[in-house]
Amino acid sequence: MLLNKKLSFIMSQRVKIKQILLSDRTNYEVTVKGWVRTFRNNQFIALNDGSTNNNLQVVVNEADMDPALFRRITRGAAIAVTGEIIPSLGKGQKVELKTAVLEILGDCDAEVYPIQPQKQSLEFMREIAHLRFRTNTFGAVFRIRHSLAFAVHQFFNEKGFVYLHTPIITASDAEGAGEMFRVTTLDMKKPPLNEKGEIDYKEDFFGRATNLTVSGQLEGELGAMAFGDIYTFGPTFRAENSNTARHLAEFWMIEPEMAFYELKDNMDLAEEFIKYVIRYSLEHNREDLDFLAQRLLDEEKQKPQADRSPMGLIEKLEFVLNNEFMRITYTEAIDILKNSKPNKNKKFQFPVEEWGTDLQSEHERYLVEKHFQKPVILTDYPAAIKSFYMKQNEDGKTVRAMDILFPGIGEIVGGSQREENYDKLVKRMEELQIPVEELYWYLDTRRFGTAPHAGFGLGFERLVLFVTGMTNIRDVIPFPRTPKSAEF
RNA sequence: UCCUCCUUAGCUCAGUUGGUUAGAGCAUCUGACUGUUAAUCAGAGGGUCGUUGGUUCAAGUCCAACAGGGGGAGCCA
Repeated sequence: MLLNKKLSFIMSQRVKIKQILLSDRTNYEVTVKGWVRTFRNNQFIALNDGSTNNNLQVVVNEADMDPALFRRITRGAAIAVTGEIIPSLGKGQKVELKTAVLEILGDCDAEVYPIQPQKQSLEFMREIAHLRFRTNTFGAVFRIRHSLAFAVHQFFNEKGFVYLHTPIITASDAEGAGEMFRVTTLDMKKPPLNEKGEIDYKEDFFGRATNLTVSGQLEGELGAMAFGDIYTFGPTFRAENSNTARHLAEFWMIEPEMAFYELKDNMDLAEEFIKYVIRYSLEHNREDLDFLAQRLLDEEKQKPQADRSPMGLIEKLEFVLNNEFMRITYTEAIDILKNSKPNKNKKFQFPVEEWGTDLQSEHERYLVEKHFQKPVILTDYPAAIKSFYMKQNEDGKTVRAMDILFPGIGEIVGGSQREENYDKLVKRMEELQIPVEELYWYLDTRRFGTAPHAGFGLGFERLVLFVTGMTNIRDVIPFPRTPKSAEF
């Protein structure tokens, strides 16, 4: 495997390509390991090791090499190269690696390797999700996803929040947040039955029916009533038959819960939080963001002028940072929509007529993308269209809910101040036929030292969508789970 | 789940009013070149036109069902 006799090079430290490209240093020996992106002119290897979207140009001299080894330098192959970093003799890069020793770590049959140096569709990439990390686009997306996740923890840590791990498997199916996935070890062919002929979950692993969590909020509230401020950040499961570019059956959600917070504090925190993580990404993922911005720009060129977005990706992120989110109540939103041009001209599929109905996607989009042209926080929704745990307003009609709506994404945050009054909460649960006895542990927070508190849930993938400028949520989670699809 | 569109080579796509042997670019292979930047040049191989059934003298092209995928809607984060 050795190219020549300079054995001392073998001992060189492996260095990540990002580090080499960041530095102006030259004339030193390194070992790099990565995957061949392209091999040009039988001479130039574009090597990528995942540390950055940029490739290191590795220069090989065919004459110096064993022909059998040379032929194994193919697109996709894993290689280790030792040599000297020198100022590049060609244009297009500052430095390059002059090969002394090259080793094939893993061959790649280029004939069947599906990733090619040309434009390939995102739909096709989803079918090869196990390999798509090796492309520029997905490399950028998932490095940004990592940064955002890190920034989430850093933000809450700086604020003194406790990261609370709420359970993945839950026994309550009373949260009303959607269809749940059943968790069981019972024999599906012949499950044990009780006297009534129903499946006897007493025989099941936990001695009761259990499901995958749809939200950590209720448990989160228990933590908030001890630590003051907590957050969760974990997987969440919804068995809804949702087939959209914004829904997943398995997704990651961030749910802070704060004691002694009222609705306004809740909104302030959510806005500060979103801006913090976006700023973090702008500061730490500039190369990847620039790549995605360029990609988006190229894509926009295919579209007719009218459909093109007025802002580039970076501009859009900076715009969000530099402007306050618009805060209006549901009632104000209805007024705006009622008097809006599309409503008067009957352009809405669902005309806005009366107070009390839920807003449709087209209405939310109008408010965010046309009327205000910035993120909007909608508050004080009718109680009838919101969850049982939200704090009831004095008007007897509305609750202290808040949803944050983002352009192109829709609802990115849903939250509320919680009803801390035991009697009001129980009354509301009874009205909605939520089993009060089953949730005794939740109600105990209202019996023992209850306090005003609030919180929200932020869909992590929707945040990643916004920051990366991608448009399908399946492209911002490594292995998407959607109805009829759980490959890899 | 509903509406709508799509499915042709490994990938990205052409394929006319149904009519001989289904095309291109890239990728792959062979050769050339050797400071290239999605390298270039020459040549070669590569297709059950998503599946099944139907209409027709004749179907990639028309019809139906099914499968997979895209976009939109609902549910929501």
